[in-house]
Amino acid sequence: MRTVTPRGSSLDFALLGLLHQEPHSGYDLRKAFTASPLAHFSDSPGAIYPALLRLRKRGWIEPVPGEGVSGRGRQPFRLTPPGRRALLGWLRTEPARSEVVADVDALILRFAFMSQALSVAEMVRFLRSLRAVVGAYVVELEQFLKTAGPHMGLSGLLAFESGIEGFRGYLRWAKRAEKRLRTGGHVTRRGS
Amino acid sequence: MRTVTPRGSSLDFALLGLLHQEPHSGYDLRKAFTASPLAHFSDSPGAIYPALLRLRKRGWIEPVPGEGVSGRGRQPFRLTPPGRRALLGWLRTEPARSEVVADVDALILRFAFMSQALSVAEMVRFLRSLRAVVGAYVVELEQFLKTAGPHMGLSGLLAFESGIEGFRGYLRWAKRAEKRLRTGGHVTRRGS
DNA sequence: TAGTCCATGTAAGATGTTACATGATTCA
DNA sequence: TGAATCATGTAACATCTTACATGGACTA
Repeated sequence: MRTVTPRGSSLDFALLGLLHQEPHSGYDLRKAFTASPLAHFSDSPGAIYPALLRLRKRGWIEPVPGEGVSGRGRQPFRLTPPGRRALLGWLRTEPARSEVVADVDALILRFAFMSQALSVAEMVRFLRSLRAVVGAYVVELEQFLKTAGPHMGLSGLLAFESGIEGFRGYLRWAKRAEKRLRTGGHVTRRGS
Repeated sequence: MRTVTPRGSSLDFALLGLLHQEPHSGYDLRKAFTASPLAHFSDSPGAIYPALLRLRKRGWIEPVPGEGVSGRGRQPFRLTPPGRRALLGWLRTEPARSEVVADVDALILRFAFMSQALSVAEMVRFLRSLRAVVGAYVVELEQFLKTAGPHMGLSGLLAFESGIEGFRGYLRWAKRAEKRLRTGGHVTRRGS
């Protein structure tokens, strides 16, 4: 048997995250995606409406009763209790090396929705874990550079450096973010 | 009619790029992906072998005659002239806003393979174009932050800032990369 | 009431994932 | 010669893209 428990794509959880704030219709969600960096996770109707259907079938969202059902207009959805649990479970998932390699953006997306549902302590734990796993990957990359660098073309080398610096950027960001969380969100002075 | 001309995925072009350097078997390619940041574009056999099949059907690659065909062992592939043209066409594609939003990594991948095939002038043109389109997107993001920022939770705000800074990082990188290209790859002193 | 936009969806195809299958090669 | 591992692949499924379909609501 090859039954795969549906774990949800980034798009699924981006939708869940928005619906956790308040009910939205598919159209609203789509507009919200288009107008924000969430567009990164796709904003085409051919992705969003099927995703909403999936979430309904999983029992994670439901139409808001009494609203819009009349014609065929806006149909707002809201999270169900299982949907909330699924979102929570996702938010509490430890960052893994595989995610860092394949899809850092999904990790940042996860963090983005955390203040809706998690404690500051949990968010800090996430950031520390993120720093650990990203830091380890940066070390890997530096070692790779040492052995493979001399054989790379100039543009390859430069592209590789772009990658490493991107990850170093996440490390710096996570450090600052942790500080901001602890000061309650106020920007504190720091050396440049 | 809905005939879609196959344009190739990032994985396709990553494979083409490697094969452009020298012939490799699928197994070699897979190992190369696993051991390098190219793993970002997937390194599973279930992605790589079907991709190689696609490239063969498109006439972009072909088995190296007389090598490995004997048993069922390693089967090295090399680029065909149309394959080379496809790679060139991809390398010369202008960076577009949609790519910046959906998949910057593909843009960096493109740059990574450029010194194999393009002139320094063309690479510089690419970097300038990249800076223009990324710069414009950063402006967009800054404006979005102004209107949406006050309504965002703290972690959402921080995540957003991570995104913006990532793009600013690409701007700085592109500037430095251009300089390196012009000095022939040597690192030059710069203010920090 | 005709036209436009609103809002939701579907169809076909491409690509990726996970997990398994299979025959050759190598070497203990 | 048996076990590992090399090397290539396939099957089932999930998800996304592009393009089109559809019906209601609003407005000139």
